[in-house]
Amino acid sequence: MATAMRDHILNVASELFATRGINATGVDTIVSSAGIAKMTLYKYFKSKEQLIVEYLQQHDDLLRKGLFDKVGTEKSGTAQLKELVGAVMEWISDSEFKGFAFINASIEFPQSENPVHRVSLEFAQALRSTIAGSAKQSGVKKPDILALQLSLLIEGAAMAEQMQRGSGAIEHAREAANTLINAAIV
Amino acid sequence: MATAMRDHILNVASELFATRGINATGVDTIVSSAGIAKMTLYKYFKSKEQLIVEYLQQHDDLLRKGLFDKVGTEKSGTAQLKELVGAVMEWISDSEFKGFAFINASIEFPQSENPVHRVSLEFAQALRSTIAGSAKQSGVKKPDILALQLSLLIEGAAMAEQMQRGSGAIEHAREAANTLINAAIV
DNA sequence: AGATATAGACAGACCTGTCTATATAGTAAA
DNA sequence: TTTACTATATAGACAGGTCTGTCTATATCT
Repeated sequence: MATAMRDHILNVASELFATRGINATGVDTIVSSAGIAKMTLYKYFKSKEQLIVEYLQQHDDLLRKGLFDKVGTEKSGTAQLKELVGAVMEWISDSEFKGFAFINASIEFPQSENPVHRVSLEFAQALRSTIAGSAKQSGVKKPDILALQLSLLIEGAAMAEQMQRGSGAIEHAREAANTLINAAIV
Repeated sequence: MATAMRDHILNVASELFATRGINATGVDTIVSSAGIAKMTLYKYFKSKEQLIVEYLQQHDDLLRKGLFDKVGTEKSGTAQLKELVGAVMEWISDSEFKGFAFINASIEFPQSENPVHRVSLEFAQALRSTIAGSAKQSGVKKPDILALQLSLLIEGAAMAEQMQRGSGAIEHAREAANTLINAAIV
C-alpha cells in the first residue's frame, strides 16, 4: 500500500533524526537505511524540509498519545495535573527517549523565520497549552504561570536526561513540580 | 600581537556559532567574516573542532565572570543562592543571549562519545556544581538535589527564551526558583 | 499494459583541510 | 638612512568528500 511505504520512510527518517541529529542525517543515509531508492523518497516527500516537519508532527502525535493514555480525566483538584507531569516524566525516562524533537529542531534551526523553527515553536507551545488546560481544571491560583513553570522543569529535565542518561533529573524534577503545584493552590 | 589575532578569530567564530549554529557555520564563513586568510585560522587552531571547544570554554568564562561580578559572597542563609539564580536569569535576559553554548553544542553533537558533546557536558556540570556550592552554604536540607532542580529551571528558561524572545519565562522561572528554595529550608 | 520501485549517474553547491606563491610588516646590520 | 632578513598574513587553487534534488533507464508486480 502507498501509505505503508510513506510511513516506513518517515519512521526510518525519524529514528535517524532523533539519534544522529537532523542536519547530520543526509537524505542518502535515510534512503539506504530504509532500503529504498532516492526517487521513492522524493515521490512521497517533496523535500527534506517537509520530512522534518512531518517528523515533528509525528513526535507530537506520539507524545500526546502517550500522555492521554495514562492520564485520567475525572480526577479532582491537582491530582490530574500531577498525573500529567508524571506521565511526561515517564515518557522522558523511556530508554528510547532521545530528547524532545521540537527542542532539538529549534536549536538546529535557530533562525526564527525558518519554517522548521516556527513549527518547532508551535509544538512547544502546544505542550504548554495542554499543561495549562490541566492546570486550569485543577483550580490553582495562576494556571498559565504554573503551566509555564512546569514546562520549564519538564524541558530542563528532558535536556538533562538527553545530555546524560540516568542523570537523576527526572525524579527530582517531578518532586519540584509537585512543590510548585502545592504552592500554587488557592 | 599574536594573541590579538587569535582572539579576533575566536570572537568572530563564537558570534557565528551562537547565531547560526555550529554545524551551519563553515570555516569559509568564519574566515571571510573575520577578514582573514584561511591559513591564518589554521595556524592558530588546528581544526574546527578545537575552535568549537575553545568557543565553549570562552562561553563558560564569560558566564562565570558575569555571575561572580554580581553575586556577593558574604550574604547569609539563602540570600546568596537567590542572588545567584537571579544573576543567571539576568544573563539570560540580555538581548545578546543566544542560548547556553553547552546546551546547543550537546544537541548539535548528540553522540556521547563525541569530544564536543563531552566538553559540553562538563560545562553543564560545572554550572550545576557552582549552584550546588552556593546551595551548600545556604544551609538548605538537600543542597545537591535543590541545585539540580534549580539548574533544570535555569536551562528550561534559557531554552524558552532562545526559542522565543520575551516569552516571560525568565521572571516566572525566578519565582519558581524562590519557591523551591524556600521549600528546601530546614 | 500500467503503475511503482529500483540502481546509479549527475549537477551544482558546500564542507574541511592543505598547498603554493605573493605581499607586507618589523627588525637588525651596514 | 638604507639595505637585508625574517616572520606573518595574504589570495586562491586544490583534493576528496558530502550535501540536496533531478534525471534516465531498468526491473518488478498486479
